[in-house]
Amino acid sequence: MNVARLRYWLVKSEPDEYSIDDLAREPGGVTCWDGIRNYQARNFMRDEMAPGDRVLFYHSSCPEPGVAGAAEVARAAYADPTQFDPESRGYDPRSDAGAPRWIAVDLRLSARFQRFVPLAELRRTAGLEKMTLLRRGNRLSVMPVSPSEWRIIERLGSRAR
DNA sequence: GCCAACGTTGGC
DNA sequence: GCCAACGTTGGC
Repeated sequence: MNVARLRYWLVKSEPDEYSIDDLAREPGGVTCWDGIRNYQARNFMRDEMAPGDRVLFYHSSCPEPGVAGAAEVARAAYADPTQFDPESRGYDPRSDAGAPRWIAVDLRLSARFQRFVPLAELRRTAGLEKMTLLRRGNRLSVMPVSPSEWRIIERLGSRAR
């Protein structure tokens, strides 16, 4: 019996481009997480993300970066449609329809955090010292989170603490 | 706006 | 296969 284990992730989004409020406005709270154009991030999504996996939704490149809420993987990897759309910012003329270079997953909002958890707070929270997000020079837009890191951050994001 | 860090590209 | 140049990311 192959019992898939739940994995934990963090995805970044610039709230000016797509915020957790935008996700909340989607029908069913579901969106196609497309436009990922980094091989390491793609490989995580393609090879390891599975429906049900939990995802932290992080706001980056904004006045106050931090974790805004939680989502889950609603659909496993499929070809990112934007790579074939010349009108899209994600257009990649080198990608072949028979062997798509880039993939997307679907994400579904679980809940906005009751309390936004700023990056500065993550940096001073015990137990998060090894988080990929906090590593110097880290630019990954999709990265794994350990179960204990997930627990700590979810607790920080809930009102009752 | 600055700039460090990093990934990608392309000449050789 | 090396590596310099370039573009992008993202915190500050």
